[in-house]
Amino acid sequence: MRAEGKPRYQQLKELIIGRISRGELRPHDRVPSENELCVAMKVSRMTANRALRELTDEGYVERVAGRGTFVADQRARSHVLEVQNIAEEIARRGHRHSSEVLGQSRQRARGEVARALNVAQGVDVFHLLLVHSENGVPVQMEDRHVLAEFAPDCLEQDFRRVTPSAWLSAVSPLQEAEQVVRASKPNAAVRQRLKMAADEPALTVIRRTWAGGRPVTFARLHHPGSGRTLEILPNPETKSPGPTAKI
Amino acid sequence: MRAEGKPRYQQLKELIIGRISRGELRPHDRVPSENELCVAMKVSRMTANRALRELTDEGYVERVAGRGTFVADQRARSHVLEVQNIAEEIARRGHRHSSEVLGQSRQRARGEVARALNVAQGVDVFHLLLVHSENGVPVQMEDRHVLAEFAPDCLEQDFRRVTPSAWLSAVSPLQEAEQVVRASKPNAAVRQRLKMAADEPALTVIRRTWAGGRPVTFARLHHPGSGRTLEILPNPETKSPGPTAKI
DNA sequence: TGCCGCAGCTTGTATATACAACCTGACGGG
DNA sequence: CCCGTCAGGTTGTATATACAAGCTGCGGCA
Repeated sequence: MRAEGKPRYQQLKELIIGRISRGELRPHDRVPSENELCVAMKVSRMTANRALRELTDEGYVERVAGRGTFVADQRARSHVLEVQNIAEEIARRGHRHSSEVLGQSRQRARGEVARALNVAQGVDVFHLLLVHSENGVPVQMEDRHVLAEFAPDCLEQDFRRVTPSAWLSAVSPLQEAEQVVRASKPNAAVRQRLKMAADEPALTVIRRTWAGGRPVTFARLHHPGSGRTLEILPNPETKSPGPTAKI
Repeated sequence: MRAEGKPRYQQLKELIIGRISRGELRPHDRVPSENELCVAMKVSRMTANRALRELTDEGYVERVAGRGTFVADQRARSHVLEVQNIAEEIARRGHRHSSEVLGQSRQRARGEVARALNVAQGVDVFHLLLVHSENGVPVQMEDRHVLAEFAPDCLEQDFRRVTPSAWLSAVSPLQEAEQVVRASKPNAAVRQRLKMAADEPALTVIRRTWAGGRPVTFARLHHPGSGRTLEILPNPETKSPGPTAKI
C-alpha cells in the first residue's frame, strides 16, 4: 500500500470517495459523522472534519449542521460542468421534455468510435440515436456509442423515459467528461430531424465520459444554432469561485 | 461592518483577497506568513493556516514549505476558465500570433452594449475591433467594448503588441467572466475578415468580464467554425477535479 | 391528545500545542 | 575559496479541547 505515506485526512477522503464510487454509498445516504470516523479510523475530530469539509468543497457530500453528512446528488458534483441531462434542464425551465428513439442497436466499434473509446476495432458497442424535444420543438440530436462491456443491458432500456445520460450515471456514478464544442454545418439527416433551415449552423458538442479510469461512452450532440447555447457563468456563491458551464 | 458575524478565517481571506485585488499585493509578492498573521490579526495559527490553505485551493496564492506564501500568477487562478489571451495560447502551440487593429475609438454606449455593461445609454465606452491571426491565418475577430471610466487610456494602447485581454488584466486583476457560446451565421464583414467560405458557420463567444463587482468589458469573439473549438477537459491533477475550459 | 422544551446528537469554528519536512542564509572548518 | 553544517523561519499535518448553533426525537406537562 502506498497509502501509507499519505496524510490521514487524504486517506479518509479516498476511503469515502471509494465507497461512493463503488456504489456502497448512494446519493442522500448518510456518511459517518465526524465522531464516528474518529473512533473507527482512530483520528482526531479535526482531521475527520478536514476530510469531510474538503469533500464538501469538492462536491462529493453535503453537510447540515445538526443532521449529518450525506452523499451529494451527482448533478451537483461537477460544479464546473454539469454533464447532464437535458431532460432535467428542460424540466427546470418548466417545459416539457420528450424524446424519440431513432436507433438502438449493437454494433462493432470502427474508426473514430474505436479511437474515442480507446478500444480495438471490432469491439462490441451499442449505438443510440435520439432526438430530444422541448415542448415539442427538437433541440438536440444525440448520437451516442456506449461500450457494451460497461452497460450490457443497454438495449433493454426505454430511452423515451430515461435519457441515456441519466441512465448511464445510474449505472456508475462519479464520471468525468471531456468535451469539445464546435460550430458545424449539419448534414441533411441532422438538419431534417432538428427541423433546421438549410443554412442554419449547428452547435455540436462531442463528449467522452469516463468511468473507472477509461472512456465508456462517446456522444455527438447537435443543437440548432438558433437555439441552445453553452453558458459559462460565474458561480455566485461558491467558495471556489469558478464559473459554471451548462449545456 | 457586517464583517463582524463572519468567521475569522473568512475575514482573513477577504482581507488578503482585498489586498490582491487592489494591487497592493502583486503576483509573486510575499504574503504574510501564518505566524505573522497570528500576531497581526490575533488569531491562532490553525485559523491563519485554514485561510491561507483555502486561498491556495482557490488559486489566489501559492505556498512553498520552508519559503512562504506568494501571490499566484493570474493565469493560474481561474482553473476553470482561463479568460485568456489568445496570443498566449497560440504561443504555447509554438505558432506566431499577430493582430490587426481595425478600429479603436470612443463611443457612447447604446442598446445591447449599455445593457451588457449595465450602464445608462450614452455613457462613454471605447470600442475595439481587431482580428487575431495564427501564422498569418485569421482565427478570431474581437469586437469589444470597454467602460471608459474603467480604462481611461485605452485609446493610447498599441493592441498589435498587447492583446486587449492581456492589457485589461494588467489594469485590474481578479476578474470574473460570464460567457455564452453559440453557433452563428457570420455577417459579410466578419466572414470577409476571417476569410471564411460563404456557408461556413462561426463559433461566437460573447463574454462579459467583471472587475470590482461590475461588468467592465463586453466582447464578441467570432471564430471560423472549421477552426477553433472550445475544449472542456478533465483537469488531470487538481485537488478539485473539475474539467477545464479553454478557448 | 397535543404541544413545549430539553437532551443528545450533529456540524462549524477557534485555540493551544506538537512534531515533521523543507528552505535559506550564515557561520565555520578544510 | 569551497563546501558542509546548523539555526531559524516556513509550511504541512495531527491532536486535544472548547464552545456555539442547528436539528431531531422523546418525555412530560397541560
